[in-house]
Order: sequence, then structure tokens, then C-alpha cells
Amino acid sequence: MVLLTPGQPPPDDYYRANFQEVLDFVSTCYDSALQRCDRRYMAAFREVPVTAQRLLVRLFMRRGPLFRMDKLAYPEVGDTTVAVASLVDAGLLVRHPATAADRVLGLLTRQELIQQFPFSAAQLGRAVRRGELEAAILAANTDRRLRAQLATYITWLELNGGRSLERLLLLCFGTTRQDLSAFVLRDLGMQRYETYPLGHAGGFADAATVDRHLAISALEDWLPRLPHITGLHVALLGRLSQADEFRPTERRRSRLLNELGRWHERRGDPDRALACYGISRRHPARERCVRLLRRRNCAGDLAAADALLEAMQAAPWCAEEQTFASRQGGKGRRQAAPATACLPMSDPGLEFTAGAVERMALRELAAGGAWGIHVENALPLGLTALAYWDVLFAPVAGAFTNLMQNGPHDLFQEDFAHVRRSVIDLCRRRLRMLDDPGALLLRRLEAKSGIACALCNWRVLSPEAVGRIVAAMPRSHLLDLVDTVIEAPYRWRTGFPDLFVVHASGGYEFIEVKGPADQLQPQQRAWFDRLHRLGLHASVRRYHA
DNA sequence: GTCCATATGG
DNA sequence: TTCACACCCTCCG
DNA sequence: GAGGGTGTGTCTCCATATGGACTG
Ligand SMILES: [Mn+2]
Ligand SMILES: [Mn+2]
Repeated sequence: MVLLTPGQPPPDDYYRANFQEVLDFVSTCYDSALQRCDRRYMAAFREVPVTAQRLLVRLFMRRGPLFRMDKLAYPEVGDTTVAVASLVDAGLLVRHPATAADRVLGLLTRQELIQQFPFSAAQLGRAVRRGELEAAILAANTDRRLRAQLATYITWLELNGGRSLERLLLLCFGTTRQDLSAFVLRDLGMQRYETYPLGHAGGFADAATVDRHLAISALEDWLPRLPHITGLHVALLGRLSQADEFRPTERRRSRLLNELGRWHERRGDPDRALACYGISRRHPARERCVRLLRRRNCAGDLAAADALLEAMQAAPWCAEEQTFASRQGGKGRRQAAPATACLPMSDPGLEFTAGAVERMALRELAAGGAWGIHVENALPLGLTALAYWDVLFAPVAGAFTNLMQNGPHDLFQEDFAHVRRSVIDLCRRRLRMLDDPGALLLRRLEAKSGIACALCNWRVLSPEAVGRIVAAMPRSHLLDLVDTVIEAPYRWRTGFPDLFVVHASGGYEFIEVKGPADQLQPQQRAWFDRLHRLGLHASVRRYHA
């Protein structure tokens, strides 16, 4: 059933109904995480006429935070003025809020600015850039005066709900990355979603958890402004200093700390960098600490670095950390170098744009009668999803707490396999009992293709590609590959060789293509090591200048 | 008139 | 808002 | 060549409209 068609107007009540779905979901599943003001907001929304509700939801989907009333025209709303009046009366919209004048000026085009402020424009000449004109206008007038003048030209509006909308959307989707447009994608048929067992236990437990998550998320927007605002880093660190008990929030917090630490490193402030990494709980914080301590080399630094390495080896946060620790600790077992073919480039004038070397390699291989595709990580991840689909969407406490999820919340957490031990084992035994697991994968592909899945890139996982893969890979190779990934999706999510190739002989091979200035990265080494141990065919194809 | 970034909407 | 890589550097055998 | 550091392209769905900056 297709609800929407691109270019065709949706049903009159379409967008409003989407928001209603959000409200229904949140009231049903997350009533305990709502604040009093959120409930008031929802009540106010219910009270206004349907046409006003429709307009408000249209505004939810637009950029904001200010809107020009003369730019609002929706057939399903009817008279915009009437709807706006209802919304203003209900306190859902504010008319002419005392916003900083530069925000209001931003609603006018360059042409309109010249019209409205002919004096400033005349002083700067006809070729004046928009930004300069705006600056001149701001310099010549007080905010108050500017707003008074602009109010005679346009009506501007602002959403008035505090952060209630943000909280409702976060409770609905469980992430700040999705918003109401997810409904549109779903109803266009762009995304389908698996039906999974919803349970709100393990999601946001209370209003405070929601607010902490939003507060941490909001800090992300400040990172790019670090170089321009003095003292910003102090404020950020202050807000990030408290570890969070809610896992998704803690994850973001630590990620931000790592970024802040990198920024300090780059500007040559190892002490502050260490302070950031020191309270982060995510890779690569401890690796950075070891490097920084060794470089700084003040009294006790080397011993501290060694102690840290020992802690990492004793209880690594993830596989990458473990690799780092054993290497730095000098106990790194030297991995056998993967089979490598060194060749001259068939196209010496090649421009090194994205994917160019891989395409060249595919052309050469095709000339030798081989078939191949450039899929990288999408291959092992996608095959694993097809093989272990039921594990991905298995009912696990806290894994599915929101609408339109593309997988369990904990897919990339270290204990993914641990908490699914029995269902993985059961699924593996079933796979191993099949004579032709490839056939199952193809049936799954047919059934599930297009369903949003964090491990699946359906564009590269075509029936042809999967067909070629399962036809060329021996049964045991296929099973060993997916068994590897399902045991540690986070560890094996990156570093897989570039190409899947079926040679003219019928034999398959995974090939990592390397240009003259490229080399195997640690994650790629880890995959080669694993593939080698399992007896899967993989090699490096290196081009020299 | 071209090129580009951004906003919008199905 | 990630992953892979181009391009730069130093160190070392 | 190994290994580290830094910056970049590509991708989030696709088509269309708008506006700003630049060009000859
Ligand atoms: Mn690659
Ligand atoms: Mn490569």
C-alpha cells in the first residue's frame, strides 16, 4: 500500500496524522518520561482546530526557528491567518518574538534588504554582498528599532513549546537523527521497517534521562565553533564531566570528549587533551592517553602509560584497543603478511578520485574473464544479516523501544552476542544443518530486501550479487564468514577487502586494492588475519607507480 | 547566465 | 556523521 | 615500508525551487 507519491499532494490529514502517531506512541509507552509541560503542550495541541494542528505540524517539518507568515500556504490548512491566530491564542506559536534582530533580518532576501534599508544600501553601493549589508544595517540600528520596522513589512512567527517537541520526537524515535520525515520516507515506500517486539523497558526511564540526553546531544553543534569562541572548550568540558548511566547518552558523551581531546591535541595542549581522554569511556581515549603520556614524558608519565596499557590488556573496551595494547606492549604477534600481488597500473594517468583504483582493478580482472564487484563491508555485514535476521530482531530486553528502528539498539555494543547466546547458537545449528545455506540467503533477500537494516545496503546487495556470492563460495566458507560477524558485529563492521571476485576458473577471492600511497589499516589486517585462519581466499592487489 | 548551497516537500 | 583513503611526515634497516 | 597524523570525499531518498556569488 503506497500512501504517498512523489509530486502528488498527500491526503489532507497526512502530516497531522503522522504527528498524532508520535503522540499516541509516546503517551502509551513513555508516559512516565513526560514532564508536566509536555503534557500541557500535548493538551494545547489537542484543543486547537484541526486546520491549526495541520499548520503546526507543517512548521515542525521546516527548518525554523523563525517563519515568515507570508511564506506559509498549505491547501489543507485553508486560511493561514485564521490558523495562526488559533495557534497564537493557544500559546503554540509566538507572533513577533523579541528575537535577536539578525535572525529576523535573515528572513529577508538581499533584494528586500536593499528595499527596506535604502540608506545603508546606498552607502555600500550596488554590488554589496548580502552579509556586509546585513552587518551595516545591524550596526546602524538597535534590535528593538529594527524589529519595529520589520514588523511593518513581514509577520514572523516562532514555535513556542520549550523543548517539548524535541522530547516527544526523541521518545518516539530514540535518536536525534530521525524526525517526522521518517514517516514520509516510509510511506513513499523508500524505507520499510521490520515488525519487532516493542517493549519500553530499557528505553528512557524518566524525564531527567531524556533531558540529559538532549543536553549532551546539543553540545555537538558547538564543536565546529571551538576555534572561534574563546573559553568554549572549558564550558564543554564542564558539561561533559559527569558520566551518564544511560548507555546511549554515555556513548555520545564519551565520543564528544574524544573529539574535544583531539582538538586540544591538534592545537598543542596535551594536558587538556589528557583531561578529556581521562574521563572518556570509549575507544580511542586510552590509546590517545598512552601516546600523549609517552610524548610528554614528564615525571611518572611513562609509568602511567604502562599502567594504562596493562589495564587495557586486562580489560579491553573493544578489539581495536586490545590490538593496540598488545602491539604497544611489545607482545604483538606478528601477523603473516597477506598474499600480495604487486602490479604496475594499467592506466598510469589515473586520477585518484574515490573508487577509481578499485574500478581500474575490476576492469583488469574483467579483461581476464573474472566477474567482480566493489562492496567492502556491505558484503560480510549483509550476508550476516540475511543469515541471522532472526537474531537481529530477536526480542531482547531494551533492544526495541522505539518506532522505525533499523535494528536492535545494542547491535554495536560489545555484549551483543553475549546477551543473545542461546538464540545465536540455535540459529547457527539450523544454518549448519542446511545443505545449501546460500538458498536460504537468497530467499531471505527476496523477503527482506528494502527493509531498513543497519547491516544492509540493499543497493549493493542485489539478487545478482548475492547469487554470485553464494554460488561461488563453498558452504563452509560462507558459514564461517557470517559466524564471525554475528559474534562481534562491532569488531567486524569495518576493514573488509574492497572486491568480491569470481575468477574465470570459478574460484572466488576477496581482494583489497591498494594504490601506490596506501597501505593496510589495522582493521584490514584484522580481517585478513581472520580470513586466513578460516581458510577463506583473500589477497592484496597493490599497484606501484 | 552559470555554479553552488540550502530549503522544501512527496 | 562514518569509513576508507590520499597525502604528508619521520624513522629505520 | 611501517607507522603516525591530517584532511577529504561520500553518504544519509530524490526532484525542484530559491537565492547568493560570481562572470564576461
Ligand atoms: Mn576500500
Ligand atoms: Mn582499498
